[in-house]
Amino acid sequence: MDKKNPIRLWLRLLKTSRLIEAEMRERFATNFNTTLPRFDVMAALSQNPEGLKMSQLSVALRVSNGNVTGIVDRLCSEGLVDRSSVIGDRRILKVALSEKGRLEFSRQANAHKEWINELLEHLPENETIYLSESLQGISQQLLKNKSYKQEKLKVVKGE
Amino acid sequence: MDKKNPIRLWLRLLKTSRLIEAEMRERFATNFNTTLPRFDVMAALSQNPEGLKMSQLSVALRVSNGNVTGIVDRLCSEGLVDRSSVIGDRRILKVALSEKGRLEFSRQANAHKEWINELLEHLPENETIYLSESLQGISQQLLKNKSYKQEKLKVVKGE
DNA sequence: AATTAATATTTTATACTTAAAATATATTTG
DNA sequence: CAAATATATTTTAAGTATAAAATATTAATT
Repeated sequence: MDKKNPIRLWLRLLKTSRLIEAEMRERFATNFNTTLPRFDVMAALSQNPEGLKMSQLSVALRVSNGNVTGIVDRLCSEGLVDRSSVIGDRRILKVALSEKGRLEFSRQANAHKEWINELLEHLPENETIYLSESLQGISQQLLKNKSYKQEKLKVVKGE
Repeated sequence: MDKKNPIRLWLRLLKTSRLIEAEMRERFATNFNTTLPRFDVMAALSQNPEGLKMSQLSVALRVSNGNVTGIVDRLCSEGLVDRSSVIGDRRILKVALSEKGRLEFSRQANAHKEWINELLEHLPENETIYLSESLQGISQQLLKNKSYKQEKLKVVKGE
């Protein structure tokens, strides 16, 4: 017996998300002269007005530490975010949206929402909701297995 | 009325596919010392034993021309694929899996399939199938809109 | 207090990604 | 046939991504 359903699901999942991602990348570039990763960073900062540490940012976005450094560098040089040091611990850098960044992000976020609505407008609402919940279940399961593995690893290493 | 369903679907789609992608990337790296893009190129070549032109590869994988060049460069230097020129048109380069590449790809493809089955084994079969077909519908709709736009563009430009 | 260990961030090396420019070859056209 | 146009591929520049090494700072231990 050859199980082909999961692999087919995975390939279509990947295809669909890449198609949408490519469309978003193109629109962000032409309309706002920005990129998806920059938008993601600004979105995370928008949800945390008091600012985030670099390490919190990389955990929130699930990208590497070094990656965040470069993206924040560029956002910073355009005055969209501010870096500030924390009194009491000179290792930490806190990053937050600037006033200019808040304004710019709100324009981008509105456009982003409209673009997604446009791309998915043909989907019946019940299908949208079902898909959404099903995918939520999958990603939670994936995260659960991941953290389980990491726990097991810690036990083996005796931490 | 605020339409939040499509955006929520998109965010979960992106999250899920990134989680699976990250897991695959990690396993390809540790188990085969390779990457997902390299696997994708080899998969496309595996389905076309007679070889593909560089431009066909980039269309098949939906990535830029220049991107394929670099990936094929590395696969070539490891002896996994062969480049050959075509008689009659010296612009064209055809790329195909080498014998070594065919063997290596078959090992990787088997592992890949098992990994995906493992990650998605908790999903009931009917849900897997429903998701799969629903995503297929979405991506076909996206592609239809895309090609419609390009046609319209050609008409405007008078081609 | 000095050494060691832990934490926070950046830097480095390598690879992937795009768009756009450059190169090479082939085809069409005046 | 020569010039313009089209096609196939590579190169370039800039950004994104990772893991791993390096740096800086703080906390814990001896």
